[in-house]
Amino acid sequence: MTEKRSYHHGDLRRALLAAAAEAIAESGPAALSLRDLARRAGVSHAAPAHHFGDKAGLLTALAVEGFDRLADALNTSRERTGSLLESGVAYVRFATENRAHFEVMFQPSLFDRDDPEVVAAGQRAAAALSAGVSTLDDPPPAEDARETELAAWAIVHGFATLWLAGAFPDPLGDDAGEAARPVIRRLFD
Amino acid sequence: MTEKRSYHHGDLRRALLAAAAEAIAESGPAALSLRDLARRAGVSHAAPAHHFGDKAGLLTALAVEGFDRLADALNTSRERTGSLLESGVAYVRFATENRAHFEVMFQPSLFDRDDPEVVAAGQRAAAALSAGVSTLDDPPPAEDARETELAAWAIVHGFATLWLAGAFPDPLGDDAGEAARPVIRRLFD
DNA sequence: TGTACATCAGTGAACGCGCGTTCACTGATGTAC
DNA sequence: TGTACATCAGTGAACGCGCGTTCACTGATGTAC
Repeated sequence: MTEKRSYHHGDLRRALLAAAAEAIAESGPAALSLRDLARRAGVSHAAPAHHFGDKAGLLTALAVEGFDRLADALNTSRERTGSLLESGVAYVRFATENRAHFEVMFQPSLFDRDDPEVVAAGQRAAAALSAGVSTLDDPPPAEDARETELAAWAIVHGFATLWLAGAFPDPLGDDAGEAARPVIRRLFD
Repeated sequence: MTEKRSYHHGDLRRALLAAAAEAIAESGPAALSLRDLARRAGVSHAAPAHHFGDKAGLLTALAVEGFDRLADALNTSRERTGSLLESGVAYVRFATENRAHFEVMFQPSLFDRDDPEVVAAGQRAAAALSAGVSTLDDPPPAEDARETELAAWAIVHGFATLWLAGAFPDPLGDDAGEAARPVIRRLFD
């Protein structure tokens, strides 16, 4: 990591986002400071403002990245397995492997939820979720599809949140996705 | 509210906890400052330290209060209805009606999770949750009880969290508990 | 190929702010005799 | 009933800290001619 740094960083925007994810994973989104990010990225404390304006701007960018990644994870899982159960496992896995993004995405007071990019990425993720329900062997009648969808979303979101909070008693193993599978399966029996 | 204030507040501890719940509901637990609480309670900025030491001490007390209330809500619901579904509704209702407590309880980095009172209150709440599963008409065999319990916990916790985050598209109504009932029911069909 | 100029990314000093913490203090309350 | 004293709750001034924001600046890069 002793690579030569010219006056221009070259990829400061990306570096700041990565530093932000790291800092948030350590101390939560609210403790984030632009000065700390500048320090982590090795630039002057005023540099982040050039790219993001303020903290909300930075977290907005992080939320966009998060919704994009979630949509990708859900779509990939569905295409590969055609199983809503496995999409649920992918959701839990996304949350634990992208903890910082996940925390920001579901605390909309932290960022600008009306930002066009956020709206678009959020819709992609929501569509990926809905698409999963139609893959059920025994798809619910149209008027129940919504509740089935909410139930599926709630159970995986709840599992992920409780896991991240450390709320489960110890011996559930290291892999949140695997631990979630038998639990999610309860919903589809 | 123009009641005469003597030099001694009289019930400052309780007043500070109430002010904390209010402030957290407005801006989240991380933005909480002891000086702000003192202002809200109408005392000098150094007064809160007398009762709680520091912010973690205050949030520990809030977590204890939260777990106690949750255990009470779950037990009351079970005694009255004998229905796990209704206990789930009570869980969601607790979360939305005690938003600040709920947020703190499931962010254990904010308080001292080894505090004896926290441990005791947390165990009361966990026991109330477990007891609910045994009320099912068709209780699962012992080796599956755990997964059923986790599934029930996850679905109500997830629903509550998503509701509080404002993640659901608009038209789910005003009452989180009522909105949750048909969704939770999916788990028990 | 060379020069001039515009644009952009990042710098560093300065500022004001709210915070937590400390500490000597003061007013109120309770208890011993 | 009265006095003395201990204890406790809350005060207010002082401090140092990290933060966000502003602003004139400088180094690097790209483009026009």
